[in-house]
Amino acid sequence: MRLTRSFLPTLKETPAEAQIASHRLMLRAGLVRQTSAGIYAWLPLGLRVLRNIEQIVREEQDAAGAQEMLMPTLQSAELWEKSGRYEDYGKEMLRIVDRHDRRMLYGPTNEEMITDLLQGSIKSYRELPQILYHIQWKFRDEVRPRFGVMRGREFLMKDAYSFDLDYASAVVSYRKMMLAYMRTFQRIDLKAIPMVADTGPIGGDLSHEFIVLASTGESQVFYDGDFENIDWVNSEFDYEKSGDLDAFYNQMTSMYAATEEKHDLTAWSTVPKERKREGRGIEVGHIFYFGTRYSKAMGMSVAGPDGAQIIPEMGSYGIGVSRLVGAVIEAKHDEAGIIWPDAIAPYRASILNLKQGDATCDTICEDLYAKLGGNAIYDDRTDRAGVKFNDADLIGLPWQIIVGPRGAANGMVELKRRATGERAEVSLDSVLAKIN
RNA sequence: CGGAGCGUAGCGCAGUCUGGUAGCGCAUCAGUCUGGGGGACUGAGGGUCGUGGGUUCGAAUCCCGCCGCUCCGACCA
Repeated sequence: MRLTRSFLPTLKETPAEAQIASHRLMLRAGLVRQTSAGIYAWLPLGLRVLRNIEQIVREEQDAAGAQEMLMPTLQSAELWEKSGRYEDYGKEMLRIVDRHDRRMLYGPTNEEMITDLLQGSIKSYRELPQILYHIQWKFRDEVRPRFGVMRGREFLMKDAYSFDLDYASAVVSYRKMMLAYMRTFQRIDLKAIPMVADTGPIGGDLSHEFIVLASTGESQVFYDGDFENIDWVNSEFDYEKSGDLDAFYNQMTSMYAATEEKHDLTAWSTVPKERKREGRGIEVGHIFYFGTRYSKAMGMSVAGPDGAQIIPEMGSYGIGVSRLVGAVIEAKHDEAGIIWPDAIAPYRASILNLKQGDATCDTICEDLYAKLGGNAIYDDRTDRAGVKFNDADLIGLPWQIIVGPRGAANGMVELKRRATGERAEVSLDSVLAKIN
């Protein structure tokens, strides 16, 4: 992407409404613009990050055996009346009336819909278990939206739903999702810790929320630092081996982790001092087992081997995809701007032409840009070097290739790593080798 | 939902108390000089002062209604 032809509106000054780092930086780096309270337009650069995160979530869901589908944003009120939540959900639910006076709503979640869908098509115990998910926009009419995309009203969420024949099988699905979550967050370079949670308006009795430490978090959290040292992505756990899932789950639950409400001082005191982690936490994911609550309400049952009807045991599993963009920035930024993890960065590198119009600099930059394919932002503006350095730091791509007349004369450029600030004079070939 | 505040150029703000027909910085456009961490100079463009009504010779300014946005608290993926 050439900056002179791109819509990447960076801001030197911070808009007055942005209170926290991630919100401030998302506006300044041209990732999003607010269009109404708690509702954001994703600009080209922000969308690329959102898509990258979405893709990691998708790959890990698929790896765990979940199947992707896509349900609508608009739902019929009737569906929710069956479960009783049409009344219970209250003002958080955005209710809409269509031209025929039919009561609709903009979905805040999809338990009713998915259950109703499967109810019509799954009739035998042989067709279970199933785990289905979709990545779709949701709307919750928060009384007080704030913190940019971290607590917007409209948000992109991955929600998965499991259907099993019995409790033991439902627990297996639950553990698969938990493992998928640990892998997902690690790939996004976040330390998200599962904590036993209250089940909230969805109901149920087995529930964990995944929390990332950040000063703007909504609640105080406590956990064992050992969580941070486990490599889930390269671990040996196999989703299809129940022994592996048991071992995984035992490992998870053997380490201390709790939100304020569930904090147990006695158990906390057994954690060695150097491993204690404490601070505010942002919830980035939540998993629930809630038994037959929705299957029963929506009239879903399957024939068992003996002909008797079985009401499936369900669970649901959410990840706040758009919220993660904010959460990552909260965790990865400095005074100058964002520091994107490699896995979700919108591009790999910025190419800074420090002297646009200088034949050597231009040639080198064009050459690098062509060879990096669609993986770089080329700052081909005629602005001064300082402007380019500041914008590059703000946007926060992992690498900066600095092309100035000094080095260019010798065929050398400077390569800077955004995260560490390290710079080195290198040849063109080695730049490409390093970045591609 | 309780409490508070703000709406003036793309962004950040002054002007409102004490009414006289809109200003500053940054950004934008043209040009010149510059050229390794938001450069300098010259010139230019851009505003129904959120909106509707009222008071007044005259309203960004005073009064009333409405809308939008934000902050604190309760709530919350």
